[in-house]
Amino acid sequence: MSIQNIIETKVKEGFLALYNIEIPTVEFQATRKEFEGDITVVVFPLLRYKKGNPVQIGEDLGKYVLENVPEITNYNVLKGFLNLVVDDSFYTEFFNTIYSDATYGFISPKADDKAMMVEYSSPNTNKPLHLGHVRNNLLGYSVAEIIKAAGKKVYKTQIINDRGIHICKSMLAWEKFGNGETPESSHLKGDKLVGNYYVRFDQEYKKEIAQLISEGKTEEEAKKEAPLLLEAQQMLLKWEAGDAQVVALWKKMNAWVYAGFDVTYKSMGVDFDNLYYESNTYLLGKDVVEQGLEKGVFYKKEDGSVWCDLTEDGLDEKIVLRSDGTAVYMTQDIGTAIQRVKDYADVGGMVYTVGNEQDYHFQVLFLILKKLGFDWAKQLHHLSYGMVDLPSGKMKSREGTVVDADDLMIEMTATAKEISEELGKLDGYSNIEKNELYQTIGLGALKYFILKVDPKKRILFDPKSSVDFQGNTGPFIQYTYARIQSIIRKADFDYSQPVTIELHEKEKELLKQLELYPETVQQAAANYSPAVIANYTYDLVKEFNSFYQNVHILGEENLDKKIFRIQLSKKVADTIKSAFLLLGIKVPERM
RNA sequence: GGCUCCAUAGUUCAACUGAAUAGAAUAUCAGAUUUCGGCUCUGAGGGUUGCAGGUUUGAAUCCUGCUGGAGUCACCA
Repeated sequence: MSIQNIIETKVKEGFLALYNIEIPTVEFQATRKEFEGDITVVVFPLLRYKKGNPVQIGEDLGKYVLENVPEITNYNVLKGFLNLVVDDSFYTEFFNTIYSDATYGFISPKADDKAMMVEYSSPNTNKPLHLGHVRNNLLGYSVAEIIKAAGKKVYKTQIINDRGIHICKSMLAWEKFGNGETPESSHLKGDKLVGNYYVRFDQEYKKEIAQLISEGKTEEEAKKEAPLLLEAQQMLLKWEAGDAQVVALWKKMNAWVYAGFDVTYKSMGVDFDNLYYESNTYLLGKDVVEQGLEKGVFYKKEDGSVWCDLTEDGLDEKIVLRSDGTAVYMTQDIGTAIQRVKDYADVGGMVYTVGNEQDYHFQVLFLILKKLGFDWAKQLHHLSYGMVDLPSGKMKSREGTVVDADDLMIEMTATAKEISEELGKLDGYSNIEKNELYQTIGLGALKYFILKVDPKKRILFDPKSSVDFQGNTGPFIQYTYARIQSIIRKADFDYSQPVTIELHEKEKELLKQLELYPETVQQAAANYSPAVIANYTYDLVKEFNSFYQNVHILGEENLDKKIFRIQLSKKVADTIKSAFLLLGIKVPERM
């Protein structure tokens, strides 16, 4: 039981004993460093239940807690803050219980608990992944890991946007201008190759438009009548009709793209439990629309289109089926959600990692699913995140102003290499090991840079100044981890037995920080925020560095203290590793 | 125009969801270290939390109105 829980119980008890009043909760905060004490009860909120002088109430409670909680050795009251001093023995005992707990901070799911499905990435198959996808992937992966650690079973999934006119564009361009080029013949990653033809289509299309305009057409006419576009539309019709040749081409080019994506996902370190393809799901949802009509959730207009009236909920009317009976984006998403619950019966909720430009779409989707009466519809969350901007402005793939995901990772790795070589701590490492390390550091910098920011906020990414490796960064934290490992390697004696010592001030601070880990994981999960984990880890590392600067570890003469400091360092390292895994960041043994 | 989100040291980010003097990093300046990894540590300067009201014992946080930025309001996805 945490010290906070113990005190909370006693404060409630004390309040009842002193004033004969029951209070539902007690508010805590860590005691500020300039005051004496370890944990602070905020008295102000209690004034709601018992009018009076906060200082007096604080004194009364302090006295009660001191007398009734053996772990508390002293207290003081400042304004409305009751600062309590916790005895060293509580912290050393606490440490001994967590020291060899490999899953400290994590909760395992119970057998009958509902699972969460986390969707992320969900790319188009006509262009390579870029910086925006990087943020999406890192967020989605990390939130999935965090939810898992907080005690829920998780399925990671994505929906691949593999159909539609935009796919036909790159197919058509390849057919017309490709001369049979393949990833093998061009030595290009498949997604890059296909992406090139998507760009090529746009170029040729623009030429045709210019030609038509010079022949006297208006711009609008030209855009609609350009032969390339007509051909692409024709191709889509053929695809939908199942034309063997078109489908074969589609399969071939998509396979190239998937092979390319796999490489990118692998170097990014993300994975999926299951994939959904839009070509399989775009027809789903129609039956549901029928049922919705019967239930009166939807209604039909004269032209045959089907709508959902959300004006009572402060939203607009939303179309769910076209007048020609075909499905729209919304229909598909309704269908896919239901399909997922069918596929995984234990799913009790979903998280959609999608950019904030789709806030409205998900608001509507969730509302419709609720109206349709699915009980899991209450547990849907749109993990909405801000765009990643460049100093030059927005990224636009057709204009070539994107930061490519592969290029970015290569660049980060190269920077990590430069810096590591200067440090020269890698004697005895093979080239393979070195390259692995550079990747660990480079990606660590990138991931931490992106994940430490609140998902809602926009990120300005300057590729020139790249990402810092000092200060509040991934490599700074990795460095601390590696340094602890170095100490542990040098401690060549048995330090496994628990010891009881009088704590140094810095040791106590570190223990307090360690004690916060489990609730930090819970908080991160509740807020779908890897940033909470990132900030916690940084605070832990700063606390350790301060400890490291102030005391000797291996040089300590008292054997018990020396043992304790090694154990403490090890536990800090374990916790760094554990927290960084939640962010999808690896930690190196040396760097 | 309606709705949604954002605005905090020069810059990049925090602030436990309403609490003590709004904290870190970075950059600048000044220091520490015969020591376990000098990518470490200590200190200084730097703020009217976009503006104006309101609620509250207490507001960066909640409410109202402005200003600025972004997004969205498709029988596109």
